[in-house]
Amino acid sequence: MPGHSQTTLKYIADQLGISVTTVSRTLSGQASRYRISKQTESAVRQLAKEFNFVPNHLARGLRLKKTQTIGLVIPDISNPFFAGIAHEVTLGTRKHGYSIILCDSQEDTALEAQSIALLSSQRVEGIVLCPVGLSSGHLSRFGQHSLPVVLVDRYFPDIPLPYVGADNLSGAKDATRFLIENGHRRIACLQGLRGTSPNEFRLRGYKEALADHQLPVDDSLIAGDSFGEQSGYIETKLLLRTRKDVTAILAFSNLIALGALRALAEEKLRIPDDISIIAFDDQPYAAYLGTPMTTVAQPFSEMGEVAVKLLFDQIQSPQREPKGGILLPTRLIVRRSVKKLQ
Amino acid sequence: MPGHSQTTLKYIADQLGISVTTVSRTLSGQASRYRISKQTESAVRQLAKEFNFVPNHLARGLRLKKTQTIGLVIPDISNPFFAGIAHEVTLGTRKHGYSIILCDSQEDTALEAQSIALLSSQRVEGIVLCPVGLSSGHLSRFGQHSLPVVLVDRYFPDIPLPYVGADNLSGAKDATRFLIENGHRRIACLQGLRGTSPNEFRLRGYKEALADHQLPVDDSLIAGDSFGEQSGYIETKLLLRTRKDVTAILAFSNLIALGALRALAEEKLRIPDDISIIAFDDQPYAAYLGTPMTTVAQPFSEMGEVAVKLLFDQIQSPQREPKGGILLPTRLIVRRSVKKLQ
DNA sequence: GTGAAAGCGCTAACAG
DNA sequence: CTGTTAGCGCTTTCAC
Repeated sequence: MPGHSQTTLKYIADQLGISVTTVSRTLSGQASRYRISKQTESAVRQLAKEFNFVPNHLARGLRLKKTQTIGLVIPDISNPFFAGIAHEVTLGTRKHGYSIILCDSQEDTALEAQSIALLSSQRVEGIVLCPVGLSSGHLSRFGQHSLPVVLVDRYFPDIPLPYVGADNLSGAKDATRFLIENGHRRIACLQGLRGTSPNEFRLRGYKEALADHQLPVDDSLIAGDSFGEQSGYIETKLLLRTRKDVTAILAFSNLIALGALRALAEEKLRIPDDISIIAFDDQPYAAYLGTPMTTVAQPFSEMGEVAVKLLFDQIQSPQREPKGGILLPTRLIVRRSVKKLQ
Repeated sequence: MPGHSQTTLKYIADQLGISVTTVSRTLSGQASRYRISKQTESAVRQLAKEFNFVPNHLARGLRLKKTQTIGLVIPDISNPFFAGIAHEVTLGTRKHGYSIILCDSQEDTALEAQSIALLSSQRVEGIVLCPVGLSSGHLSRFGQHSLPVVLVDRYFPDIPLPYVGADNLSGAKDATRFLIENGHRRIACLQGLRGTSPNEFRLRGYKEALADHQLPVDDSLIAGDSFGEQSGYIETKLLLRTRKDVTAILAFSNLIALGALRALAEEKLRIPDDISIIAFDDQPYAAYLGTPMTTVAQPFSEMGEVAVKLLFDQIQSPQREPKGGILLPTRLIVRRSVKKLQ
């Protein structure tokens, strides 16, 4: 039972006194095509099984210039939103018979660039990239006849690459409108990482909804600069000091909302009696929070699915012009975290 | 700017009219060792940068018999517990300069076996495996002088492989004791996948705590057979019909607890007034649930960290006997989901 | 200071 | 029905 130093075609061939070619052909299912004798075939198969032969992917990839592997770059795999996408991408990819090399960029553009270089050196056939989203210089390499890529969640208007994400603009607009229709006027907006496309579109949706109802945009109600929990916590604390008059919060991520919840609890403010809140990203637990949370659900499974499709479209038909961006609709899930004001 | 079909050493060598050897030596930082002239060196470097040279990992791996890659096999990456482990493993691995090939086994032993074969063919240098845990036949290949592996979370008593997990026995015992000390006598136990080591140890902890207090084990209070949410929901529903007298629930995972929460809400049962609950796996949101949840926290970051250490110990010193199992302590986080009975 | 040659394990074109 | 040969891109031994 050979373990680490593995059996090779040559070894089997030598044992049987035949050529590697024949062994290769037999084991890659081309026995009938080359009319290899039943006798030879079964002998080869038996020996292969006996010695637990596993073809060397490296040698194969080197020869074929096909690795059957794609890369997946994610800012933070422990974030349930990205984990959901990763899950779907993993399943879809396996259906195509491909493997995944996973890189965690830790929301760091430099690490992201390094990850891409690494994947490129591994000769992956394509990359599903959830970019940090702040700069795009290192993405210019993904040109026309280059490594297939599809951007997920965040993208760059200046670089036209295949993309799938949620319709953040209308998602934020729907949520804000819902708050306004419930009588809210002073709505705080807890942003995520500024300059990233989801954040900017959500911000635009928020502002457009206000404008639609002839409400002014008050910059002192807009705070935050990260999708993380800490940011939600701190910004809520701060906000509560400076603007005691806010009646509602729109949080741009589930993590931000969790941070806000912590701050609100510390300040002994009740939801929705003292303050209303809507959060981006629906999660299983959202329904069982102290006050069940009204959320903007992003279709992350579908996003992962579409990402895989867009990527393999490119891998399988490299000549064809890759498709542009796809925006999937969000869904406002109304629970009890928004109070109807008189 | 060559994209998919990449620059090679030979290409650079030809451009400069020198040998591949020299280019290789320069680019792998051995210039001084071979006393390559400053002139040649800078010419090579410049051209490499200009043509965006990235060494071919496959060729390198084939030649060196080192791929600088490990495998990570996870039952479900969208489960926050496993996502947390994956996150830590990803970071630790990168620190060693290694990449990760991710496989999602979907809690399916056959897929797990297939994943391991795939990783083996990719010539990974080691595997971090969170096994499904029901059977271990396909793991026998990980013998003495074979592919390094470390089992995480679940393991097999009959196969002595390096392992890191939580001390599930005392975790469950602590939780059960806490319930008993708060006056609970009829404590339901919502199990996860039976036959897996975490489940069996938790069950044992539950039973031992009962025994310690001269309480009988009532089999009709033990239900469930999956770590998923559905199971928690259904079993709770069922339990509520047959055993109206239970005063507390011990859920063997965060997902099971979520399902139980759903069932309890439907039955209009309040926590902890009508029924108490403790769940395995602490999560950020646990503190903000309708009733903040008392949980048994598993140190998943530490588990990932230790897994990486145990694996690279083996990779770096293959001759040394690998370490056995490491059990990390759990922590009971008391919140408000347990009522003190008179 | 530099190069020629061999070989990692595999596949495919060509040859019988 | 089977084999010979060449080569994927890289590192390394040996040679000068």
